[in-house]
Amino acid sequence: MAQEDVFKKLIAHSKEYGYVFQSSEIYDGLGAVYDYGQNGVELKNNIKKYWWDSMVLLHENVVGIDSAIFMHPTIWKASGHVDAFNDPLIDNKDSKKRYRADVLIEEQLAKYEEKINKEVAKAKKRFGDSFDEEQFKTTNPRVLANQEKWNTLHERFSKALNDEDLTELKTIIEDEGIVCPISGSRNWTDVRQFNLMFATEMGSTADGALKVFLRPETAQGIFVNYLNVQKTGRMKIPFGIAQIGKAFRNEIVARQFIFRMREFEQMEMQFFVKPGTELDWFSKWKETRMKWHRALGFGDDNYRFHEHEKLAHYANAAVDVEYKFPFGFKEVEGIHSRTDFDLSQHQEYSGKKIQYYDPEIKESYVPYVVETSIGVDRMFLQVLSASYCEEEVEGANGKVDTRVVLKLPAVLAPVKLAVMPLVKKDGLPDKAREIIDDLKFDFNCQYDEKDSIGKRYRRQDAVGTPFCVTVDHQTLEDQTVTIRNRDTMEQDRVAISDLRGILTEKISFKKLFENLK
RNA sequence: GCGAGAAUAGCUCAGUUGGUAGAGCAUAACCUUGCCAAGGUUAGGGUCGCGAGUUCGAGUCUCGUUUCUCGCUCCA
Repeated sequence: MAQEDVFKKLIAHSKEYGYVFQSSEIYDGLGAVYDYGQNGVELKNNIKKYWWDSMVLLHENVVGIDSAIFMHPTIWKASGHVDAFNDPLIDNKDSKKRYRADVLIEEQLAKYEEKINKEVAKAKKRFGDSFDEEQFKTTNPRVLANQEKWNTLHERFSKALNDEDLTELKTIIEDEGIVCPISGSRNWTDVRQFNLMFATEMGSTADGALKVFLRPETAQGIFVNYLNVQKTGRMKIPFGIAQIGKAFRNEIVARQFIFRMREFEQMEMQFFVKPGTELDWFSKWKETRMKWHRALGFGDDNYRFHEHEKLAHYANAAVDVEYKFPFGFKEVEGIHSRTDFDLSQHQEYSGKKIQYYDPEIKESYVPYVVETSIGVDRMFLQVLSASYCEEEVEGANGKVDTRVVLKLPAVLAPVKLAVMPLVKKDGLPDKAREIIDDLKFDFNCQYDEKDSIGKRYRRQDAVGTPFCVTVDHQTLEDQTVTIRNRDTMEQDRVAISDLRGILTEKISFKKLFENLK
């Protein structure tokens, strides 16, 4: 089966079994926005718990916060998000090259200036010392014509920029007959403002509302709370702050199912260290994070590091953890050494001293930061990709049959246990309900009595339920049931009273965490 | 953003030269069976993605649009 087919099947499976739905589907959907269904939300919550507990519970020097999505607009100036993503862009349809519309128009202005300068230079050469440049410029018809063009264009351009009128920018480019330097054509797309951040207004619009942004990353919420947490938590460097939360990016191109969405969730941990030690911590977190991924048992070879050669302006080291998706190795998590860029920027913009007094060296400094940043949705897709299996099995009638099974790690599975009566009579359903009532506060249980038992097992396989307990006539006599393993399809007969212990042993984060050591 | 393809029931799909919307699976009820899907009977579910146009008549032809997929592009 081709890899792309696996991906298509995965998308269909996600919908069919209540994992992921397209947002606003009955209204034709909303681009690159998805909703999580009844099983999806459970899996997602379990992934978040795995991350949160591994960060906050396993490290005594890591604490969590939950910062608001709205933040003071200046934060995004300090972080560089406002300036870096505010250009009006236009594409040439023939060369497929993208240009900044304002730059194209500025170049056109420069052309007019150049023409004027050429005329002046020519006249200077001709008239020598007696040349009066001012007089020449105000009387020469060719200069005047170009100056007039320049003035008109400059005025239109300035007004369009001030009004943020993108349509006018395109009209200017068309009116001026500006061509693409590569294709030489005038076949332009509309001008678009490439602004990464979603904006909205806070407060009444009547008396000048504040323009606020939906955060494009959760990291800044940690940086601006650095002082609060460090002081109130009496944190000593090195220490980390973890956060799980939604972030929003107005991507021009957002595709590949939930791999790149406009509204997504991040799990980030910013680790504050003494300057000069950041690269040691960087490699330590690199290994720690890789172990976390591999502990799920999806095969060590399916993960790799991808070192960044071109670093962002704030970073002095960066690496991605990549997983082998059906559409190739793709980034799941990023680990970055962000230096003191963010905290220094906030120190400058806020005017507040953001430093740490280190009693060991008796000096104050702005801490350096090592960040681990993972997309919940990407992780979700990674887990689903890794779990989706189609197996050939021999049916009761001897025919070979395909079994679709989600081999989710038991701790992550949305439903842990299905309890079903072998037949829906003779008091077996009551007994099954009794077992569920006893276990439902500890494990997400499901009851099913519809269709043949084999069919019910297959249904649970497709959802990824790791265990099925079946109540039969023997149960009524000796208080035992069969427990079926999703992956091996093998059954054991066990006492009802032992169920809780067996399940706890098999479905425990603790066991997973032991692999992290 | 550019290019290509797709969209009919929850899912997978059929639908003839344009002539009143179909199947299998799934779902629900009842009967039957009972340890690895696909026994019987019955029922519910679709203005064929949306909007125009051509036509006496459009699921079918044309245009636009939305969404998804793939390739390129982009991606602190």
